[in-house]
Amino acid sequence: MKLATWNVNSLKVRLPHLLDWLQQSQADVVCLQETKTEDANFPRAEIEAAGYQAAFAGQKTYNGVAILSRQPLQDVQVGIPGLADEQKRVLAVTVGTTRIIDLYVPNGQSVDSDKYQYKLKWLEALADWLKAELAQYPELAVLGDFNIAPEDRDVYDPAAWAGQVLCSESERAHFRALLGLGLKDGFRLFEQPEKSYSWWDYRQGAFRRNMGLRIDHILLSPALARRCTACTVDTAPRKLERPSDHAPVIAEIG
DNA sequence: ATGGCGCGCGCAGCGCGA
Repeated sequence: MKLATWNVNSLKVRLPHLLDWLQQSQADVVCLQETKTEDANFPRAEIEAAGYQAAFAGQKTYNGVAILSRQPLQDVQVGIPGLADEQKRVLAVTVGTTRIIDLYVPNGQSVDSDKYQYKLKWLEALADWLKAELAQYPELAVLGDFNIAPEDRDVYDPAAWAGQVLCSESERAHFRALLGLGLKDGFRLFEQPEKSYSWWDYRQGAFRRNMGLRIDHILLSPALARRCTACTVDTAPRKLERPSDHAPVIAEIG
């Protein structure tokens, strides 16, 4: 089973890339973020024609998450229980015996911003919820745009980014707290090339110069981590015309 | 030097992302 996450930065604009990539990757479950598409406009027919069922929670202009699956989706849940949040950032479904959670963690803008405080509160609520989810679902996968580079090796220029949003100690502590629940960072289960990233700024030729951050992650419960045979970033879509600024991350579960 | 790019919205130029 192949599980993937991809921040598409507008599903409408990226739909041709997504359809090509579904065909190429043969992913079984794909978590999307920043669909920026209201549910009434979700491209259900195109997704179904590609062989996928979809669950989605979108809004106009900002945010929006969707989960595509070749197998039937069940028990769809939107948002973090108990967290009042109008922003569509969380979607959970069950596929077979696996619980899939799709996250678009708040960006935070900058460490002195109100949005950063919202991000930290949000991450606190997330950890509480995931603890309960782990107790309920031994086969749990949490995929998405975490907007956190967990370690310096996930940053092209750690000195320049030190203490900045996406790399701050508080954000990293929240990420480590998720690992503390027993979740494994799928990417780090394996030896990886140095300077592996999942996001590159559109400006300054950042992708060409590999000035990136690894902020898109696949976290796996112990039972799934044991069965995980690979986890990679697929940079091919980032090389296309009019790409998303994020690349897909994909994990294979045996 | 606070910008560079790309998106949505909506028809000019701004807010936002990371």
